Amino acid sequence: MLGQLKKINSEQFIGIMESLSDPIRINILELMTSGEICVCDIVKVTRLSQSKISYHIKILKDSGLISDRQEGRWVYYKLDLEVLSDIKNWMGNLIQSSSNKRTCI
Amino acid sequence: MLGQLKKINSEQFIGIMESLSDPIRINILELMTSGEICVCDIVKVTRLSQSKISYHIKILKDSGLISDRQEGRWVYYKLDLEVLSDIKNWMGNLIQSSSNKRTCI
DNA sequence: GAAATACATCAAAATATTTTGATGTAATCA
DNA sequence: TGATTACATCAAAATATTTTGATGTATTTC
Repeated sequence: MLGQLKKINSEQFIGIMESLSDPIRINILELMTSGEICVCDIVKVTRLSQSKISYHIKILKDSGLISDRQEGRWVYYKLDLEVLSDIKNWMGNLIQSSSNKRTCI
Repeated sequence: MLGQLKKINSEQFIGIMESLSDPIRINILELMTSGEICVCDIVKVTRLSQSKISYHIKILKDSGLISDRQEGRWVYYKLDLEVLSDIKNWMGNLIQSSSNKRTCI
């Protein structure tokens, strides 16, 4: 099941699931669908403290869901679409293998 | 983003993500891809304590990811494929809206 | 080079989750 | 009816996560 993932292994998978288990982090991810975003902009939009945002960003980055790029004083973060795709596929596999074996009522 | 889900709302979405954030619970879900399974069989396969399994099952059930059915002394649990599908679609939407707005390097 | 900005990190406190072992409940079996 | 089985629930302890405010490190600007 987890073995079918291309970019991540099962240990990383759990880490990613953990990183998705917080509303603040989901919120940050959704902000990143608009493209790259720097920490200070996330702070402005969410109105949360900078250290809190940095803490959550670190969890997202450590899980592999986002990547960073420094430009001068700013650090821009963006979603890793391949990793996200792996997670989506895992859901798909779970659904598929489950559908196959489901007996009729 | 979360508004595009059919069966669950954004609050439930967070609950589901939280319910996925534990290796034991991922393990239980994977066991359920083989179809319905009762608590005692999960206990046998995982070799974890019954109260521990019940605890994790409750979290999965409260999130809406699994449903139950009693038959005599046994309670059988199974995946809710519609809910899983919603989660998968959310991933898909995150990827899509992100791809659209991504500027070329 | 001093001040300002963007961000990371740290340690302590606050809070939340998980584990454990015991007990409770309901169904079945002898 | 009494014993057994399957499962849920509980309270306390153990453990993990999150928040907070302070401090540290680059980078830029003046």
